Amino acid sequence: MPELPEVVVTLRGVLPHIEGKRVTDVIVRNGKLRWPVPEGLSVLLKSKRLLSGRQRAKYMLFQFDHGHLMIHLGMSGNLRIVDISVTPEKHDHVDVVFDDRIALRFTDPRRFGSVLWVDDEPAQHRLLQNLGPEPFEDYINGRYLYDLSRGKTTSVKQFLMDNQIVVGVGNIYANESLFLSGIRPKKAAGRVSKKSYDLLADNIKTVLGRAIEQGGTTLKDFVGNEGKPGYFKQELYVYGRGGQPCLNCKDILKEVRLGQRSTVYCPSCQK
DNA sequence: CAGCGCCCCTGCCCGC
DNA sequence: TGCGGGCAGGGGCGCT
Repeated sequence: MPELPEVVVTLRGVLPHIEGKRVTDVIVRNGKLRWPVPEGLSVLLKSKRLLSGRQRAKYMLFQFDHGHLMIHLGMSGNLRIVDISVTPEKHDHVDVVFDDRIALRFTDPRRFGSVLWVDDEPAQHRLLQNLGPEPFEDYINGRYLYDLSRGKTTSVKQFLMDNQIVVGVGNIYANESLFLSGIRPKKAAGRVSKKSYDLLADNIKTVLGRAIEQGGTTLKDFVGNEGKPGYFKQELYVYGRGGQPCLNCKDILKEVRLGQRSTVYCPSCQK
């Protein structure tokens, strides 16, 4: 479900309901996530006030005066606000309960997501310290991508999805930005021209920005703000469209695997 | 060190 | 209808 737009949409949807409120309890029904949910999270958070929330890469950081609750949605994770009277279902693993009887409910069938506690500066955390910049930073441009890619033999798609280069670009948006930029996904990153990277940098921002505006991309069951699905699916050119005609030139879109991920491109439009 | 596969896990869809 | 195989929006880690 979540690439950066879905994380942003989720955070925006959830935050107004809980910001400034006190935690009364944390209920962990299944703590076996990507990383174990820390023991004693409830003791740690009880009666503490949630000060603010922000996003870093695909992580959500909920700030308290003594640290941050750090949540990652993995592949199938979802975070929403529920009234505590709503009976938890099979994959509702964690509830952070607030003083007005609402809960921040973490659901994740595949359990690739994580719910962690960070004592000190989040940027120093081992899972965050090696992350590259956010895609909307001004200095993420063609020059930046071009310079970092020199000499790299890995595909431009995998380069783009490398969190040390730029964060937040997952499989959907990598496919889409490469299509819009006319770049073939399997082309070696080090052999892509400066002009192409100029286009690519712009298109990454355009695609991610537009996806956020549209409330994310709902493939299966993602719901963001106010329970609404994401409408960006309607604007996908290639992702999930292998074998179908290119919306630009009608040629049949090809689907290949790159780094174990499905990769779709137009053999005519992408060189 | 860069690059590549594996793996964590459940659900769903497809073909036999 | 049942079952096996493959695939799914991520990413850390170990190996070459």
